Amino acid sequence: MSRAGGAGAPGVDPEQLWLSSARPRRGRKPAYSREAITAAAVALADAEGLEAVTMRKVAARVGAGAMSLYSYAPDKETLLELMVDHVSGELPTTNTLTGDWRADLKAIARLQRAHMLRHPWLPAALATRRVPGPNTLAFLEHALAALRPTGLDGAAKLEVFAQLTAFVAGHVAHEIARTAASQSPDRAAAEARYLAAVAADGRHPELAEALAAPGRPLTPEATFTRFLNRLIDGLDTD
Amino acid sequence: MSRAGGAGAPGVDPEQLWLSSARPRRGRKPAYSREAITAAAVALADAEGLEAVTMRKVAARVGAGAMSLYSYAPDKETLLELMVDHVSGELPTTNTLTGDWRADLKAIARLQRAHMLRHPWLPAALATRRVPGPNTLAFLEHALAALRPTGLDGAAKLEVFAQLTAFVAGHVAHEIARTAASQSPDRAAAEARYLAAVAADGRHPELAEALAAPGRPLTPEATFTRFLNRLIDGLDTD
DNA sequence: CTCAATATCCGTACGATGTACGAGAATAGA
DNA sequence: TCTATTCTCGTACATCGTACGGATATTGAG
Repeated sequence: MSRAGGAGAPGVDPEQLWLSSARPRRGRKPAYSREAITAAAVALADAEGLEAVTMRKVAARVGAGAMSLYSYAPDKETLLELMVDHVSGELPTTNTLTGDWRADLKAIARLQRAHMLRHPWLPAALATRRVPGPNTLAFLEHALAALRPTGLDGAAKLEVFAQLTAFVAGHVAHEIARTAASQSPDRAAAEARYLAAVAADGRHPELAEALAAPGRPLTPEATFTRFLNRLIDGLDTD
Repeated sequence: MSRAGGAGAPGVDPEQLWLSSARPRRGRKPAYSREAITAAAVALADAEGLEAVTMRKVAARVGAGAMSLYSYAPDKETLLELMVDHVSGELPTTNTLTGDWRADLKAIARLQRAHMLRHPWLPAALATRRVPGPNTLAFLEHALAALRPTGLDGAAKLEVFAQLTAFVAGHVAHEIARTAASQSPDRAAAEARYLAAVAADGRHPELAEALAAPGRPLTPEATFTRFLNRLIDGLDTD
């Protein structure tokens, strides 16, 4: 809990952060909790986006002074780690495996996508590497269990999961950006005019053709499914 | 060039940004150039990371006052767009297609990976949606040409390219994070001890096994190749 | 009970950031 | 020369993360 004993230069010692639990027996009792502060930060990010998560605003949400947060997390970066692990607690970790590892893996990816759409700040927060917290590790354990029938070795299983998560995050990030863009009609119209102008300049024949063709709408859901299936069906077990 | 005529609320009008070229015939001559400022920002990001790119530092690099930058880009967000498009100019756009679209697509992805490793801030900068500038569009045109033999319709070709780029960005982001983590021995050791402790708690048997198994080292290069091949070989042309 | 030790709470303050504002300087047509 | 236009950039402000340290609460020691 205390600020004393901070770790080295970059980031925070994961052992200090995730494995220390004993309440100090001396000193004032905490008025808040890491849980409550993290939840407030998550609620703020859900409602107003990641850039709205400032120490002052989070503190205001829990009714604390800004500097009080530093008794619960050594810095803002760490608060972000706490947030990521906090929402990872929403993911299921048991009793959902069928034994068909491809189907299980696809289900896991779908859950991750839904999860990230529910917390649109997650892809951005995952972009910088983080030390997995307990909830993240529980989910990882679940994913590794799903991969057990593949017979892949440990490192390969971890790789598959990392790549799958990166793929989902990348997809959802694009999906969110595209949705946001189309919600601003002026922006969307301006961009369409711009692209039309480029396509008309004669030096982008392929682009012109691609934009001109009608084609079916291509929902994000369908695109996600298609690429996910490609990725997973292509996985070998040797 | 002028600040006058700023666009709507979010982002910048792409037509204003990319399609206006005529120098105003009245008024003081510009002492710098958008090119030079963008190049300075890129150099700064390459050398010290994206978070080192501040208006003041970029301005200092070109020998200008901080506020002078606002004659060349309406805000910092736009400067980031300029940076992304600037480095996209390094990508080849002609005479590299063999007609074997799978091979061409793999080559394009490899170029993107090398490009992003050369500019490690790129994956993060691409995470938020941007309007493609001329260099980006030239590269897109190249990728669409590579996809021509597939016979896919326009929207599908654009989707494939977007997904491929997202995949590469996700992979490289992880690759960079992993490299950075292993460059700080204290951090790496602390994380290893933490994971070992978790694996030893009995509630993470799959993780324990995955960490215990030796397995070959798995270079990022090899992992990238493997997943890239899966993704592209799985693409259908119908 | 008293008191020292310890931990939390948080007001104040500092440096850094993005950028609004506007005064001054430079340029080109009238 | 005058005036309209454009670029330059010092100053200023709101906001950010967070260092510092005094006030406050809690507990074990004497």
